[in-house]
Amino acid sequence: MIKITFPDGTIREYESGITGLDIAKSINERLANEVLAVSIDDEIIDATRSITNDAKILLHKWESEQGKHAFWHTSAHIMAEALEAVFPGIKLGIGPAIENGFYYDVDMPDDQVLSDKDFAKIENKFLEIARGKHQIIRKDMPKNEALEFYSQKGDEYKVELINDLTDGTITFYTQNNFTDLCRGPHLPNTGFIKAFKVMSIAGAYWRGDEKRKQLTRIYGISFPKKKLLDEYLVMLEEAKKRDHRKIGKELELFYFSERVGQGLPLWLPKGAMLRERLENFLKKVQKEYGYEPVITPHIGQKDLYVTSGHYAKYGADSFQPITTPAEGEEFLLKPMNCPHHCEIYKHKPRSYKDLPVRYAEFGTVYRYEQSGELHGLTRVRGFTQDDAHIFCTPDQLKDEFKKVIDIVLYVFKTFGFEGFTTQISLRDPENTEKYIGSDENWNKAETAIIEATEEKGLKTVVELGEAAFYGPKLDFMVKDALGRKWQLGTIQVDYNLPERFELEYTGSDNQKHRPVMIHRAPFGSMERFVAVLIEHTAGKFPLWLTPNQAIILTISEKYNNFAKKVGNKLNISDIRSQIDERSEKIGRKIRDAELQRVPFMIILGEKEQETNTISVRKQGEGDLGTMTVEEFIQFVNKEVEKELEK
RNA sequence: GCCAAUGUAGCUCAGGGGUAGAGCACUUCCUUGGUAAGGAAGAGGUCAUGGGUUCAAAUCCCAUCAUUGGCUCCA
Repeated sequence: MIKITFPDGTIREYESGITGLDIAKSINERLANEVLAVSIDDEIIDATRSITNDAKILLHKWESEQGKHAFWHTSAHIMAEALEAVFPGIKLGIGPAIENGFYYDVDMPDDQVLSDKDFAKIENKFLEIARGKHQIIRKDMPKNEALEFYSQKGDEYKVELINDLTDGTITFYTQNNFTDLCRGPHLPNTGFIKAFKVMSIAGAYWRGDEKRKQLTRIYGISFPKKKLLDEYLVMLEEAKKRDHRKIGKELELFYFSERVGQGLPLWLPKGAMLRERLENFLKKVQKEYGYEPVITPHIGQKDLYVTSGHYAKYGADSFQPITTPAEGEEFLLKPMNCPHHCEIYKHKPRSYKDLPVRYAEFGTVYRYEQSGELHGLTRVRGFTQDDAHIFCTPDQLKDEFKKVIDIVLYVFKTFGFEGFTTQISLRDPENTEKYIGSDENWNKAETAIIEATEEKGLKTVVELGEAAFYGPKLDFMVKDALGRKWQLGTIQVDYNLPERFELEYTGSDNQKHRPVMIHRAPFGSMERFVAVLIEHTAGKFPLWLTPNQAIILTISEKYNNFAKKVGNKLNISDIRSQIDERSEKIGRKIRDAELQRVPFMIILGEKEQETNTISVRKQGEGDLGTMTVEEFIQFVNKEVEKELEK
């Protein structure tokens, strides 16, 4: 007999060799039908595997991450079987579960191409296999037998995978007519899967290596109930409604013109107003924190970037130099503001008493992004960073870093970004030649970041090998409506540019010293920040930020003059408003204003004119009743104040 | 850059080898109304661009450009 400990602490005794599934059955039959996998002493295994020792058990159902993982992993195998059936001769790569579903990378036979027209065939075959309720059987095989199996099958990708495995025995899982190399765990049988859909196809390089063959990646998702699939699809539709590209169009915020060029956003008046307000917001915060504005040109001599090291690192993959017609001098569109700011630092001798120096600029930079990577406002070729560079002594580094964290956190709080994650990017210790600068400086910088985040109580994920080539960094990431992660705020320590630009200050010892630099951008870029903000708010911007805070809707044209008077009063009090003077019915005007997401609608008719009041309606909520213009102005000002509270 | 799909009016989209369609938006006129679409008429497109096949191409084929979803990349 063995002792099994349940999560609630109860202990039960079972025969040795019992399976997780049987244990579930011993509790009740229904539970047994829902158990997808089990954890035994924190190791996740098939529910059908025998347990022979005393252990802690955790039963994974659909509701748990691990349960979903097993569910989707098994689904990937079934999809592979379906693909083999629909496309004989197909070769399989890998097929893991992912955050939302799973994918399988395959090499299509001969010159066959997989397209969305094949989705239905794959789905039907998949469901046929699933409905067969085939047992899923685990089997160990010695490495040489495994190699033999796949060599015979002609699947060179699997052969390569097995060759890279260090274990002597390889595990396989079989269901119906399909066997796949896999560590597991898997569901007891295929019948758990009731709904399946192929989501999309994409090219994917074998093992993520650009130089190797591109396989076809098929993304799919599956569920234990048809209803869950329907709900998932509805959710995707809802997410699409928040897409910043769609809302940007609807609200006339920005636009891309083919003639201007891809990845080069044009800000329309309303978008420009919004952006201007964002900039002013940050300028005000930065002023409090002792930043000084600077302005630098959009191009600089190529030599500037040779000095900074950017040219050697990125020159070939960037917009190429522009040259002067007579002398042939080469200039680069600036991909970063920092070299310019370094030159500003250098324009006069510095004393330790001057530090820290904090130069801020909304600097527009241009980077050649690969065409396939461009995406709305989140990934563009010309964008404006809310950039600043802090030059300080090594002793000041940690404090300065912490102050920057404060700014980023204030910004995020103001915009209601709660679901952000923070990542510390450090060097890849195995591959140090990718980075410029000495080991000693890198270690100092990495320590400063880690300590500053700890002291600020940030929960961070540390990623090795994700650092910029010039220094480690702390990034703040936010997810967009479709679940894609984007980096917004960034704080980067740099010991290298001061070295390359020979930046100096005179210390109290009257000796020359090298300052440390911090690059930072709380928004990241205006473009990306606005994009994420649109998706976060679904276009319903905070009152202080939104292009029009109020729109005045007249019941009929007779009240247009009264409307102008009200509009003037709002204008004098810096409340941004517009008048809808069209000869439309009030219902229509309200509808249009609602769709434009104008926070307040002011309705003016006979009643209001006679009593010199206004009727206020709130977007998304409805009628707030009557008040005087003065009351409304006060109300709006109070709301704005609340929003900007620290 | 690579793989796949898409490109028809300002927007959303239907159609499809034989003279280009809808709804919304726009213009004009009627209507002057009370909290999410009042009515009528009109105007608007070399069907992304360039080649090819064909008596005939928006439609079929090829290339290019752009967009979308991924991959790789991301100072």
